[in-house]
Amino acid sequence: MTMPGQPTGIRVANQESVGVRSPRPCPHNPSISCASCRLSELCLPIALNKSEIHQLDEIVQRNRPLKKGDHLYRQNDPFRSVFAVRSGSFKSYVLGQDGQGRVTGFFMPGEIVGMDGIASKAYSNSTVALEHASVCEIPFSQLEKLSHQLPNLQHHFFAIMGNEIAKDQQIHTLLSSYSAEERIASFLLSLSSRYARVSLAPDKFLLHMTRGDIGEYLGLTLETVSRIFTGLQKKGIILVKNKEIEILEFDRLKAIISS
Amino acid sequence: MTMPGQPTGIRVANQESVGVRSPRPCPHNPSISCASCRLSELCLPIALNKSEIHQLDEIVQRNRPLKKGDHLYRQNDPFRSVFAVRSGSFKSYVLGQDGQGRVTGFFMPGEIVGMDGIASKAYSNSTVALEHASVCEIPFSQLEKLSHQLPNLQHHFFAIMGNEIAKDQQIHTLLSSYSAEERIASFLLSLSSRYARVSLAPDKFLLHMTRGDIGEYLGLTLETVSRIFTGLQKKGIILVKNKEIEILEFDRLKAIISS
DNA sequence: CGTAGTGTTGAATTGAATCAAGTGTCGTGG
DNA sequence: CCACGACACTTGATTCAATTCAACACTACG
Repeated sequence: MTMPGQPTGIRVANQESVGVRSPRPCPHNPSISCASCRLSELCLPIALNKSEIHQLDEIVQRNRPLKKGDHLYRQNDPFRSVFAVRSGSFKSYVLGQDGQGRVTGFFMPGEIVGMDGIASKAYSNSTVALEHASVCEIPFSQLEKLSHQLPNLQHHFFAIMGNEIAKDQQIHTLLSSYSAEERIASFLLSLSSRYARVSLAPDKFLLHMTRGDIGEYLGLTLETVSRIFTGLQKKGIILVKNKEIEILEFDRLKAIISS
Repeated sequence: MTMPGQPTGIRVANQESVGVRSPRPCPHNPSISCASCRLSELCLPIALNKSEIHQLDEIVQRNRPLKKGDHLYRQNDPFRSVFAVRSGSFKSYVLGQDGQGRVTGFFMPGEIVGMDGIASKAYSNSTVALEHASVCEIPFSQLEKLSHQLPNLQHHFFAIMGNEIAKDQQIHTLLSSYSAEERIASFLLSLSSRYARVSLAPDKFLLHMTRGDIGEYLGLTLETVSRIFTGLQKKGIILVKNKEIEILEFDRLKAIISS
C-alpha cells in the first residue's frame, strides 16, 4: 500500500542533487501567475481552461515568503482561506491538553492546506513552515463564489477534498494496524512519490522535519524513528545522513509494507 | 475472527434499539421527502429553503432498506453516489493484503458516507449495514449540478466534506497518541453524542458493531477492547451488558481523555 | 566558542498483543 | 420447540514491540 498523499504516478524525475531545481524562475517569486506556475498541473488550475485560470488568478493572493518557523495560521484562528503550497514545506499540528504537540500532516508544493477549517470556520490545527517557503492564499469565500461560476473549479475542489478524505483514511489504517517499521517505510515511500510529483529526485531527498515530528505524525517516539532509520540503513535499504535520505532499494522498502 | 462484511446473509434484525423513538413514521419508510424527514436539520437540507429542498428531493433516491450484512458498495466499485444514512448504522472497512479487514469508520443516521470515492472515481472502502438500515442515495453528478445552481447547497457540501476532514484528523491524533483506555473512552463519548444528535438516549445505547470491529477501528485487539470495557465497568463508570452500554458517569469518562 | 536543539544508542520497563481456554448468545435446522 | 453449531465475548498467562529513562554525540547558529 502506498501512503496517503500522492496520486501515485511514479514519474521519474531528474537526477539532480537534492533540492536543486531546473533553472526556472525562483520558486519563491511572488509575481508568477497561475498560468505560468510550474505547479499548475498539480494545483487548483488543473482542468481549467485559459480564461478560467485567469479568473482564478484574480482571487489568488501571492503572499510573501515565510521563514522556517513562521506560522501560516494557528489553531482557532478564524478560517478565511485555504493555501496552496508554492515552495518549501509545512507541518500541521495540534496542541494536546498536556502541551504536547501532535503532528497531523506534512505539506509539499502543489498541495492544499487549511481545509480542516472549512466546517467550523476556525482552523483546527496550526501550520508552520519547516523551511523557507511560500504559498498562494485563496480566500475561501471567493473560491466558493468562483466555483459557483466555474463548474470545472467546483468539480475539482470537490475532488481535492475527496482526496484529502481518502488520504486520511489511509493514515487511519496505517496507524491502526502497521508496525513501526511498516509506518516508516510507508512514510518514506510517500515522501518519495511526492517529491517525484514535483520533479525532484524520488530517491534522494531531505527530511525537513525532525525525528520527533515524524514520530508524532506516525504515532511513534523519536527514539523509535531513529532506531528504524539505522535499522533500514544496516539492511542496506536506505542511506541516512543526518537529514538526507537516500533510498537504495525501493523494492525491499515496498516489500516491508506488504508483509 | 470474522472478515468484515462477508456477503453472507440474511439475518433478521435484533430487537429495536434502546432509545425509544417518538411515534413518527417508520424510519425505514422510503416514501418520506427531504422536507418531512426528521433528519432534515442534520443532513443535506440544512440551510436550504423550501424550494431548494424540493429541488434536492428530486435527485435523491430513497432506496429499499438494507439488511444486516448487506453492502452499500464495495471497494473499487465505480463511484456514483454518496449516501445519507436514514436509519440504522454502517461500517466502512478496507481489506488488507493479508485479508484482514480494517474498519475505517462507523456511520449513523444523518451522516454522509461514500465521500472517499469522489477523488478517485472509485470507492476506496467497502460499506456494510450493521443492522436493518436505509439510506438516501444522492447521485454525485446530479449533486454537483444542483450545487452549481444552489450556492447554499454548494456551501453546505463543502462544509460537510470539511467536517469529515477535521474529524479524520482528530482520529489521527487519537490513534497516534492515546492509550487503549483513552481511545475507548473517546469512542464511547463520540457514539453518545451522535446518538444525542438524532434524539436517542445519549447514556444508554446498543453497540451494533462487534468488539473486533471496535478494535480494528481504534487500533486495538478485540481482547483489549473487552478488557477495557470490563475495567471501566469495575470502576463504576459504565455498565456493559453484551451489546448494551450504559454510561453512568460522564465526567469520569471525560476525565480519562484529558489525563 | 558555547549553548540549545537534534539525533543516536543502550538498558530497563511496560502496555498491549498473542496465545489459549472456556462461556455466552443467537439463528438455524432437525 | 429444542439442540446444535457458529460466532461473539471474556478472562488468564505469557510474550514482545515499542516506550521510557538515561547518557552521550553531533550540528547549527548567534
